[in-house]
Amino acid sequence: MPATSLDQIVSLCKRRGFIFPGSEIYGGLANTWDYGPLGVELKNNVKREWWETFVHKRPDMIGTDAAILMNRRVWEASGHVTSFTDPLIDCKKCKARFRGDKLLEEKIGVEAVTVLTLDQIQPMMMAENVVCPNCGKNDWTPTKQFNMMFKTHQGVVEDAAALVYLRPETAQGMFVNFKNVIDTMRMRLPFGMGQIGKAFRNEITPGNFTFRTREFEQMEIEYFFDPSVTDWETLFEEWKALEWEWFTSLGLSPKRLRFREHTQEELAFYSTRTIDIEYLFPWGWGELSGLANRTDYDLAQHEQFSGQDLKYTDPDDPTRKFLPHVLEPTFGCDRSVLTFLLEAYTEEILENGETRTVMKFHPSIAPIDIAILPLSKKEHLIAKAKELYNKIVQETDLVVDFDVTGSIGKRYRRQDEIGTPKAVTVDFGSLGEDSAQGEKDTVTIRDRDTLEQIRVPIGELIASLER
RNA sequence: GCGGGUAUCGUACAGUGGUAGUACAUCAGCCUUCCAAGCUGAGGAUACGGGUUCGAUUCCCGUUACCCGCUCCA
Repeated sequence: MPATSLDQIVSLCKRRGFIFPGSEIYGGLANTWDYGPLGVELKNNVKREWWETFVHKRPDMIGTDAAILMNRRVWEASGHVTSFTDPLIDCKKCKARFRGDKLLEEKIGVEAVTVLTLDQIQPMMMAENVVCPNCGKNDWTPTKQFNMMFKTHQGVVEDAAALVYLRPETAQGMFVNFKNVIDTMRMRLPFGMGQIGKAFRNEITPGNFTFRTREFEQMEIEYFFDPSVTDWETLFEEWKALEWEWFTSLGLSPKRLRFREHTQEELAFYSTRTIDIEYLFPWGWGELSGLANRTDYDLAQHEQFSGQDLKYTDPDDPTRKFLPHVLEPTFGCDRSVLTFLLEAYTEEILENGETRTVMKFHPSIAPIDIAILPLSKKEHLIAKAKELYNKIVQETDLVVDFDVTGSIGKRYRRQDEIGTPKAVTVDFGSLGEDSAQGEKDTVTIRDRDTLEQIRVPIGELIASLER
């Protein structure tokens, strides 16, 4: 049974060093969260698994890592500068907030609203007697422009010319490098570009821990294909299945996953079909990943705005030049980490009636791979365990913890709570001092989930510790 | 951004207009031969700023953060 309330996870994350509130000693900063020592291991593991699955293990995929700051015209081409901007207006009477343009559209029509500037919307609403849908009054504040993109200035002088945006999505970094990639990497369609990176959006309502934050990390793919050769609907089904499989292979239960098809009305202007994978969070279903058919919209826009030829030349027919279409599978990185935390959280009642909290992470994403525990605080036991610790650290790339504090039982529970899959105990048998515990140079491996203990020779230990 | 609520060690809770307690957790020592044992000790909190007051953690104001609801959502 996974965590049933967010508080359980937030509390454990802070208590055990997974995730801390951002800038905490200054009273915090709204909706920012810092990954702590264990959190960063977990998140890096998630990113590594994603990269391996979708980039390294696929000959048709390559990676990129574009800059967060991009030429302002990128966002004009992508449509973010206009479509990310909403004129918001408040009812003075009941304080409800609406999109002024939407309310006015109902009265005077879409065309008439489109030509209005921001300053003209509020006077027009007063003149046309547009009433508040909430309280029925016609008493509006001036409109305020709201843009989801973070603005900053490049260079030392803060003037309009130096305005740059923090990217609101990583996707455009791949589109603008499309030409570079086909020129340098001998890629033939269909092929994809993958990227993991931060994006920034001034969300009106962030919240639910790391689920919606204004700074977040995405793991995105742009998969290019020739629409006259590849049937996009077949490809769409393939990627749908791949996304689902990735989440379930790392431990998410299919019971808490579902697809959600976007309706015609909610489709973004660039997309002909979009489907999300949603996870059943403690507060309800929430988006975890998406898959959109972006057609050739982005490449066409960038071709037009940049004036550059972004066409792909058919290697079998060099006279045929065209803009590839693209499917976009996109994964929320912080959201994925959050689901893995929620899913891993388990409370078990033991035979003695006590409750054990265990983070049942999939072994490939657990922050600590293995704990080395001397049975008790005897110097020669500690020395032997240290020796083993050094050996494992040097000969493998595993993340190893070493703990001598408190009783052995307490240390097992501590490792359970941070989700370490295996604990290795060095005892007097290992030293050859107690044959009842085992032969010399053997150790006990204790399993986090089954609580089973097996005895293995130290020589064979490393081979048995594969992730 | 609006409305309402909340803010005490790491966590969960007490409490008070006059020395801020408890449990668990953490650290040190003793003890301990496999699942949160025990003993001794230590560190650690009234979110921030201002006001009222002889004195404010407590009352008042502001700020910040969090929670619930609304608005919004590539």
